[in-house]
Amino acid sequence: MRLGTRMLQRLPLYLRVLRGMGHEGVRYASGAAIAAALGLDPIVVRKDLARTGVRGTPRLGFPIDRLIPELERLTGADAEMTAVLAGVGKLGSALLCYPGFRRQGLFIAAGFDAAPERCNIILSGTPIFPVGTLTETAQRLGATLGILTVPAERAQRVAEQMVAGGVRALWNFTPAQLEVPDDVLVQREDLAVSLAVLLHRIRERNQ
Amino acid sequence: MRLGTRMLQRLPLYLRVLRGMGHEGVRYASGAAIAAALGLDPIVVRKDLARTGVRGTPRLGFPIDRLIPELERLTGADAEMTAVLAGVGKLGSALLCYPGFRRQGLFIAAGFDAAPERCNIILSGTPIFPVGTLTETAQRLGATLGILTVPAERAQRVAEQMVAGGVRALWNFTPAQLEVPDDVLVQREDLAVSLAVLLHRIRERNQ
DNA sequence: TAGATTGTTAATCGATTAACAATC
DNA sequence: TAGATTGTTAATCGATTAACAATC
Repeated sequence: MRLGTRMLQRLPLYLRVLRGMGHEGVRYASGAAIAAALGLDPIVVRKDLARTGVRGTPRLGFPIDRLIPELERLTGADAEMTAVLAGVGKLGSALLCYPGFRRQGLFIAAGFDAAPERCNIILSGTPIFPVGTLTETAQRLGATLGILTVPAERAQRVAEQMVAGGVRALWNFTPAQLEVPDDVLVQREDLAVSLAVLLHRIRERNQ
Repeated sequence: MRLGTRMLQRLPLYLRVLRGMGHEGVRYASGAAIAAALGLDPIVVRKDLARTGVRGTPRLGFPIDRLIPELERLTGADAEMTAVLAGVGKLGSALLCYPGFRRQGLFIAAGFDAAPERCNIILSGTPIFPVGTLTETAQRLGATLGILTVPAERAQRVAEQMVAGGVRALWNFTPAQLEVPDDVLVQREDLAVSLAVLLHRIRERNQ
């Protein structure tokens, strides 16, 4: 199904709220209740939930136990994706140690670093190897996603090693502009971008 | 000026490219050249640049030395904003040590942590204090932005301490849903959201 | 029955894309 | 002059908001 980006960004939020409600023993959630929990417009929520294909019942809401698996399917959390991560600095190790990714279907099978003292250790269950072995190891592990948390000037080279190792998508946390084959998907995760939006919004409000 | 979110997200990218060109001694940049460097549509770039108010000259392009300060103004990089950061774990210290924020006008004046062994040290030039002193210190420093990199279950309480200390906007890196006064701006920075979009896009391409 | 909530269709809004005249 | 590029207006597209009928 072809989902819009904006809707897609809301789905993990719904999942989080619904899981919370599920743990409290609630069986049905109304669009209005979910919207209130997230500070969203109820109409948006209702429309998004309608698009999942799960039918709600008037006066009751949507069945949580059918909504959760469907949202997991739409966000890709139902199938595991194997990733490798390059650059085990502060940000890289923060990502490696974040337990939430696993629940979303992301399995980081290995980390890589250029510094020998950071290699051949195990960080939060993930083995760290020298970056020279990246291509070979990514291939052996069958990684389809590469996570880039290296310094910007190393990003292009590491991206190429990842692509050579069979990676089909890159999650780029560096500010570098990557040149990769057209069929390799690149998603930028740029804090400078978020910060610019935030700063502008603050200024805007202040007058 | 009222700028759309999408345009606002592109401005820091233009800035980066233009600064690079400037260092190489280039004086004028055409919309097409910037677009090529970023993999964007030239029409989008031209229109965005037109909205900055800087006039380009046909056949030549836009004057870089006038575009850069204007983009800095629009992204808020021309004035300094003082911030405090709570939660000096892996992600928190990654943010504290990231030198790029300073160039964007963000000054993180202090960090806070609940663990005594992480307090009363200086990390990359920023002093770290016990979280108990947050409200008082934020007020003393005149912080207007609070950055949350604490565990999700602590987020609400820390947010309240920040708001009590005069913070007017929160940059929330936790998955917690914050309850704050209406006039406090909250920007979510949720990796689960980005990951869901990425995973969906990968699946979508694979069939 | 009354009322809350879903489901659906239409209207509005904002962003992107297209087309083309103006200009150096 | 010719051609590349800007600047502007119109068309398209997608997302949000509004309105209201259907349903439990």
